[in-house]
Amino acid sequence: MNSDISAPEGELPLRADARRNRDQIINAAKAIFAAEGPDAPMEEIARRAGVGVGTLYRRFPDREALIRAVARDNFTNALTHAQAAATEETTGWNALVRLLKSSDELQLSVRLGMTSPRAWDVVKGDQVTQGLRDSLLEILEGVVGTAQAEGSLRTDVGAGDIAAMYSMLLRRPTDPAQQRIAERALHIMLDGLRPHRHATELPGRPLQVSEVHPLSTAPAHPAPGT
Amino acid sequence: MNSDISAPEGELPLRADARRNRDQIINAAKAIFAAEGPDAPMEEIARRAGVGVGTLYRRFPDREALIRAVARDNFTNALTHAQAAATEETTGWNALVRLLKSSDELQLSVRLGMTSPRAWDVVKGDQVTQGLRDSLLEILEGVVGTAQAEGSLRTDVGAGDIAAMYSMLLRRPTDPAQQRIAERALHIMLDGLRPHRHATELPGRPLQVSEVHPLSTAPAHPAPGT
Amino acid sequence: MNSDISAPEGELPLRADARRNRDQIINAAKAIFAAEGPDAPMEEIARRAGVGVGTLYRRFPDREALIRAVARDNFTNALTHAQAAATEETTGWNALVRLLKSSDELQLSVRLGMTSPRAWDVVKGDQVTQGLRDSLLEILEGVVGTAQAEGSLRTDVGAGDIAAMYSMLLRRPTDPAQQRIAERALHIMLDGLRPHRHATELPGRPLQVSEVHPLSTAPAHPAPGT
Amino acid sequence: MNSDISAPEGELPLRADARRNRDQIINAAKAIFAAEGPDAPMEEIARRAGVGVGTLYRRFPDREALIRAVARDNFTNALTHAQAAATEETTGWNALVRLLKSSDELQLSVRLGMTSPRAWDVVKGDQVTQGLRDSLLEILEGVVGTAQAEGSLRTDVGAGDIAAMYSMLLRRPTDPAQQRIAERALHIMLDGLRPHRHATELPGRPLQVSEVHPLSTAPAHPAPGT
DNA sequence: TATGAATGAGTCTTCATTCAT
DNA sequence: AATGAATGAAGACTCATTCAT
Repeated sequence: MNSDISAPEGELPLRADARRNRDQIINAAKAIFAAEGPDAPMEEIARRAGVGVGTLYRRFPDREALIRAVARDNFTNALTHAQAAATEETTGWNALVRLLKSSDELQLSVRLGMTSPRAWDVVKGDQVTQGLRDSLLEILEGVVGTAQAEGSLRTDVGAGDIAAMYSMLLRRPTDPAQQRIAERALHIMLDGLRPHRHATELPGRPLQVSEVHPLSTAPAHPAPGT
Repeated sequence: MNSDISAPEGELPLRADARRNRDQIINAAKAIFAAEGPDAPMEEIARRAGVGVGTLYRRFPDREALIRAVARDNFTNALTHAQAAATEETTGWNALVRLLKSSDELQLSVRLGMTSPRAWDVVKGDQVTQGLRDSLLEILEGVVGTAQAEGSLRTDVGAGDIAAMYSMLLRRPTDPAQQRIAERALHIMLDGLRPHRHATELPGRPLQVSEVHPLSTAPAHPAPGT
Repeated sequence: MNSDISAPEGELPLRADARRNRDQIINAAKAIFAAEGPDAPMEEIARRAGVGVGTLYRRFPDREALIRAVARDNFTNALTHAQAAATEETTGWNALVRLLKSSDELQLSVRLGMTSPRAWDVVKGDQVTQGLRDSLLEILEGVVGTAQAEGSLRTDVGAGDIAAMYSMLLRRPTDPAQQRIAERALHIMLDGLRPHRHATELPGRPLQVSEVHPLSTAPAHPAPGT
Repeated sequence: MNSDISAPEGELPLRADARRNRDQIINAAKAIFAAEGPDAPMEEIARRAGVGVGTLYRRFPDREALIRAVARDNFTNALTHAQAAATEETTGWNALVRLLKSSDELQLSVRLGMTSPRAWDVVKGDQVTQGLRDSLLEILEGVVGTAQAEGSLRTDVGAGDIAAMYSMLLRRPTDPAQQRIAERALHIMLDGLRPHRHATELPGRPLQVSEVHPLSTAPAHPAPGT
């Protein structure tokens, strides 16, 4: 899961055991961030990873670095999945559906970003993550184009719409009962995306990817003075 | 905003100034929770409310009490809006649309609940909030029934579906640019809800309100051992 | 119990209701000091006394004043008892025994003094309490003299010995001068343990270890409702 | 003083410096608890021990843990002394005298327990301390038996009597069952005051009232810098 | 290099005391 | 005069980060 794509750029590859440590730490961080949010105690993460805090700090100089690493790892995995979907599915619509349904990895990242304004700021400021995001959106754009060319996707929406909607779905629960509920909602949305239904004139113009902010959503950040 | 509905029930009414302070504190908490999450420093909240920390603590014995109070206040307002929608709109569909579009108050509450596992637990454990939620869902159920009777809402969905979907929309951004994006997504969803489109067979049975968990969503709570 | 001897000197006598308030406060303070020590929250004392904190503070400008008042009240009562003992008992020995046995009031005061160095400093610095103490010791001196004249009390001890021993019922001092005093008292007690003295039939049966509670003593834990 | 007997049982031995710190903290706590009671600021204790608060809290998760540790340490030392007394003294009576005279360590513990209801509860609830107490009482029982067999100790008292009396050197209980125990001890002490017993030459001269400090005792008030 | 001990700044919370009603 | 609300300083405790072992 924690492929070398997310390794510190420009660094020589880690020794096998160091690599193992690094991966354990990232996995521990994923689990604990998901459970407690990105402000969870560093020591708890270290404990779960089976290393001392010192080791954690050797690998990730501070919390931000760790958050960044988790985000990169997640986005990398999401990208891998997206590529597979675009490549393997026979129709654009199927690729789109698979994309929307399967990106658990991305889900965690976005949830992470959402969870705390602090984490959000960290991720927002990371070039590498932004690059991964861009690749992801590029793939999405391709899929959307294909689906529309096929006639399977209404043409009054853009990839940005899909990304925005997707980000709204991200708070997808992990417990199975809720999963089923969410699945239905997704179907409804998908139905809404099918062509031929003009009951409503969508407001505004089709959104382009470029019109959607980083990660396709913005966390609640009203100026503190509001 | 902070109507007396959310006042401590059964307690003697607060002195005028105390009441004013209480309201200011809740408003400050709303703003700061939204901006920084429910772990924001108490002192910052007090400062924004224009009172000393001591005053804050006299009114709300601890952070949980404050979170609870904010949640109650928000739900109370959401309920008020919902009642107005159900009463004033002429068609069930219009009431439904208004409900889904306008509940900013509820949005904050759910965002609050989502934001941190801790806050979620607090809200989940509060009977009063649960009661408010139930009333809200009851109203929703009525509106859904009316809309379906009118033929304006597909009959293969239930109020629970709507609640679930709604909760997915909750991460509605506050900044205006994002607002417009979200608006489109909402339209798409609404389209998806219109009758006559059977392109997709929805999985499972129509969800009833009772099948949807508290607040219609579950926060990320994977077993710590995952 | 809270006789006017302990009233603020030089003040005009309080109005009846104010007097009642004052007494209630002192009694509440006694109970709570005994249960929680002299650092108990002022508000708790006020609540127990059935008044607001404001009232408490009107009567006793700060905690020290309250401690002082309690100490005076206790010493006053002890003095009353001592006078009664000296007057009513037919022999010096009996008076002495009664004195040592009955001074519960004094015990509270001393316990109070012991309980926290802070309280001790307060009491030590109070002239009125010192005066009461002196009167008490004077009475003790008289009783001791009488008992010795009777031949019922060994003549190689003085009233100071008795006082010291009495105080040892409470705690052993750390400073060397006091140590020597305590040593004498200990010798006397040891004498009391030597065989062949059956002047007194000990009440009850010999105690076994198992009959003695944890740490051989029980802390002041009167039910909070006392 | 802080022998490893009082080290956290079952834990891996502390690193040398950690061990040193631990001991320093306990010693500082002893001194400061004695001087200010068990509610003294943790930071003051840390400062006196020459460590940061963080270190104190790493070693003792909260105040209760520290109180417990001090109590255990004191009881352990008391036990050591008692064992030495029982072993090294040639007569039971001498052992008893030495026991009663030398248990300064125990005194602190009991004073600690007495001082604040809170501390008392902590100590009472600690199994380890209770175990140490039991060993202590067992030794006392042996010594008492020996002394009685020698004919040097009246046979109508038990080890429980001695323990009770000893504890009375500290404070008189309020509950009626304990009262009766105390009564016996008081009788014994009174016996010790009866004339005609010259077994012991009292040290020093008869004390006059003027030689006894305010309230006949002084609280532990070593200069904070001691 | 890995570990876990030490530090101290940051927060929460309590409570004595003051003051408006 | 009585009440209870407001204040803020004091102290407990947590945890990110640094550093000795």
